[in-house]
Amino acid sequence: MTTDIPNLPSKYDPQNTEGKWQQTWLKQQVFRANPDQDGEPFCIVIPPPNVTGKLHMGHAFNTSLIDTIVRYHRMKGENVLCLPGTDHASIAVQTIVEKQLKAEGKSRDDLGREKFLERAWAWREESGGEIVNQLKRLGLSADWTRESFTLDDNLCEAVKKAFITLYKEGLIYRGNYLVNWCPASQSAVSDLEVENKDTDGHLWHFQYPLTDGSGFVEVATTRPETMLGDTGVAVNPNDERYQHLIGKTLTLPIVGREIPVFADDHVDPEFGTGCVKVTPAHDPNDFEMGKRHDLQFINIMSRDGTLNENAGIFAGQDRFEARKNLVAQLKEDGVLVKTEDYRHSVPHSDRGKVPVEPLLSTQWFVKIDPLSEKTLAFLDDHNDPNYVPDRWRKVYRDWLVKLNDWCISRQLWWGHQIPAWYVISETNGEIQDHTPFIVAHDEAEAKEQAIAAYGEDCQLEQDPDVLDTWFSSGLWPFSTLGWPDENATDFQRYFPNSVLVTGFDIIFFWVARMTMMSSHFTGKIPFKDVYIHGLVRDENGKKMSKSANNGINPLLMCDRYGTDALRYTLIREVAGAGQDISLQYDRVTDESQSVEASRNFANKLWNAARFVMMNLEGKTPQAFGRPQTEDLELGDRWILSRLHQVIAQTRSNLETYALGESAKSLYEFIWGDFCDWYIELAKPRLYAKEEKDAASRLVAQQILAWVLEDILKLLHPFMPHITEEIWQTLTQTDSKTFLAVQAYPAENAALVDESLENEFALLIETIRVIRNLRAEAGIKPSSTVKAVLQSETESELATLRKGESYILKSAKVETLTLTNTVDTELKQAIAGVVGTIQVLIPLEGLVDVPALCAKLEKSLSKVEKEIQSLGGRLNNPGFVNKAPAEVIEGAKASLAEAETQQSILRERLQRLQ
RNA sequence: GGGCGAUUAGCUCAGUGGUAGAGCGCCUGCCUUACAAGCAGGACGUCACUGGUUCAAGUCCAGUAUCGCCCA
Repeated sequence: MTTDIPNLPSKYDPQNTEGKWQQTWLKQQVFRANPDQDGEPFCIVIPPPNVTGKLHMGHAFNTSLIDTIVRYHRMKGENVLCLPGTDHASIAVQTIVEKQLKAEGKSRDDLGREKFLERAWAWREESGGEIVNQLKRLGLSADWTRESFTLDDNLCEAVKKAFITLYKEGLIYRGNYLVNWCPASQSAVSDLEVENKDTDGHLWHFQYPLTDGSGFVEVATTRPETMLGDTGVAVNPNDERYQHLIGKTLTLPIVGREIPVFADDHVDPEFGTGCVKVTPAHDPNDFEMGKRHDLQFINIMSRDGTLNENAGIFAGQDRFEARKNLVAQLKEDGVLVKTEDYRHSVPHSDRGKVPVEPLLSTQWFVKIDPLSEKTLAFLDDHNDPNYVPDRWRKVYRDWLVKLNDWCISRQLWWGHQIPAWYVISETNGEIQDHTPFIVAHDEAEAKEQAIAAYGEDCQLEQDPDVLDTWFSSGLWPFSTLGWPDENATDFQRYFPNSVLVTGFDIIFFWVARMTMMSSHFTGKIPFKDVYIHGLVRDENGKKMSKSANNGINPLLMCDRYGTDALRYTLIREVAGAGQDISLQYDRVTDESQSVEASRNFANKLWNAARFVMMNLEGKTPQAFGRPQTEDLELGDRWILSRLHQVIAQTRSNLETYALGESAKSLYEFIWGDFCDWYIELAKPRLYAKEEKDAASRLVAQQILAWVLEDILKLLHPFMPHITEEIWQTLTQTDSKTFLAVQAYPAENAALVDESLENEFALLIETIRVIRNLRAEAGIKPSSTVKAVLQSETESELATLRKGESYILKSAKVETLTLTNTVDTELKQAIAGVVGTIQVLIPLEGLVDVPALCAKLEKSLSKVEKEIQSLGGRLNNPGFVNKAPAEVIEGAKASLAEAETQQSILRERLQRLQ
């Protein structure tokens, strides 16, 4: 393999690499979890994407974070399970299939439930795998043998078990309540699936006459059509204007119904006229009032959003058409007082995008308080789960505290059909609100119980509705591990999960429901940590959404720049965890500067590796072995010190989910330290041909191989494909083992040497000053110069002596003079200063004196400003008395250095005049 | 109306009390045998505003403004 190294292309090609390793990892089952193996369990279940979905940037972001965490823990030697899967998405799939049917001129009722479900499954088989393949395309190192789907048999069992248990415990009930009705999907939806939107509407005022003929009451409403269902008018008990009306009755216009005026604290006397029409069957507040005051509940609406027979002449009209017609009628009848423009909040269905209708209907509910209380206790008593960043804890808590019961039935077919059977023989063969029912595991069990209670001849029919998709998602962290079989191997080994990684937008939908379900059924919170990340915003900082059509296709980015580049970009940007990230993007060219920068980083690594491998004489890092400590020169010790600092930083950042930080520090180390400095300094040692240089060359080879291999390991969780590709070539394993399962580098504190790093930093600064002087004097990069470095500080001179060869090489210096005395003869020289070192480059007759003076003046004024500021601080008794000793010492040292620089610069300027 | 977050270089963002940083973009010079997807050098900041705490504030506190998100 190594013989090919000189022929490796000079540009890294992700297309030839990524698919290859994805397939190999999969084929070799590198990521298959083995519960029998040793190691601390580490388990993540991925947030199951909607099976109808296509990969969007949010998935790519979430997946990148998860996979980086998972790969890190795997390399740490933990027993890792990353469990993937998809969610059946009741409403979304149902909508798609119904759309298909509509195109064929059919409806779901034409087909019948069984045929409809066949269609739905067929559709799922056909397109359901797409998103899974896309997750694989991102390099997700999941155990695909454990891939789950919320409609898998074992997960259906879990749902049934959960439902039946909750029912038996009295925590699931069936009842006639006001629900959010979505006329578009013709189903109830939960509170969470309702979005309040500010909408321009009107406030209509009209008069209801007192039945005794003594006058009128004026009411105001934004939904006039509901007056057809009014069964009362309420006023505030303290509202003096209306005391005389309480107890009287009104005659409802158009309808003619006699309705009472009553007092209720709930009424806001400031709103409208202070008289509120009450429609208990069509408004949540009115519903409560209706119960308090024993009003009639009159439903005026059908499930499709048209008015029903209770609406008299408006029966059969759509709700919005009826509104217009009704207002016209009221106007004609002379009871319409006025119409005001009015902006107000209107609840809309998330999915159907139409205003929801509060509708009285019989549905299944989960009694939430017993569940949320248990979950709150975990949070308050044990900070369980632990939120990262912590501020989401409060969001989660506030939500749990004010929850209403959860409406879980949906008038749909695709999903988990409710395991309840109605004894329809008791109610004329129909399911009615009061039809008795039996909750059971299956029809046979239901039948058995029914016969016992209602006799041989009873007839059963299963509830046609399905459960809210989030009911099954709520079980995901444990149903996928084998629950309700609590002895299942995976459940025993991997539950609770280690961490949940998800976006803040589904804390309520998903996280809270999982913690409630899990604390109830398993007695545990299903994950130790919850790592919450932000959203990916578009190039203008706007939320990406289908409706805004501003999505950026992650696969396009993968194709163009490589998956590793996309992953790295997303992770690097996440530094302030929990914050949204914006992705730079050009919609005309489909180019992204930020992903391109990561692509360039990958290419830099590729070429650094290529360089190293070209110089290893075909040997592997293992074959080279590690050098003896006493053979290391300054640069070697420096890069090892830097390496081990970075190892420590990376590990600690990954442990605390500071993924962006870790990505950035690796970038700086690889590009800034290893490529820009170590490789450059190693070149003369590698190219030296003489026998006496052989030892130094060997050490350079050993260090290059060692550091490169550690770099590959460190970077693997972030950029898995390119690192695996290089590592396989470097170590010549012929794919018998994988970088993905090598041990993550561990810090060796003995190799870290801060003072050595400081010395090296001084050398780097010196080289930079010389380069800067050369560039400003217009000296050709190819020509060499003479340089004089003068310092009265012995430690600086010692460092310069140690680094002499580096200065010669990196600054293109042919002769270097190190001295502690100023050469008074040397007038024609360009000059600079670093530390207390005077840097001089003699240039007979070539010095642009005015330009150099200007430059030195500028440096001088900067130094003098610094002296002033430091001097001010040190003369301030407050500072000297109160600041910590090391800060004072630091300031003194800086002042001394600045003063030396000042005298050097002044002297130099004097000489030039 | 309640809550949360953001405001630092032209852009995207780091920076948990001790003299302001990175990448991209920009300017100058280089095809130096790993890399032009590169190398070297350079310019660019009243850290949104007003107060306060402190010897010391981009950083802590209070308020203001603008933008964004969540909940009602």
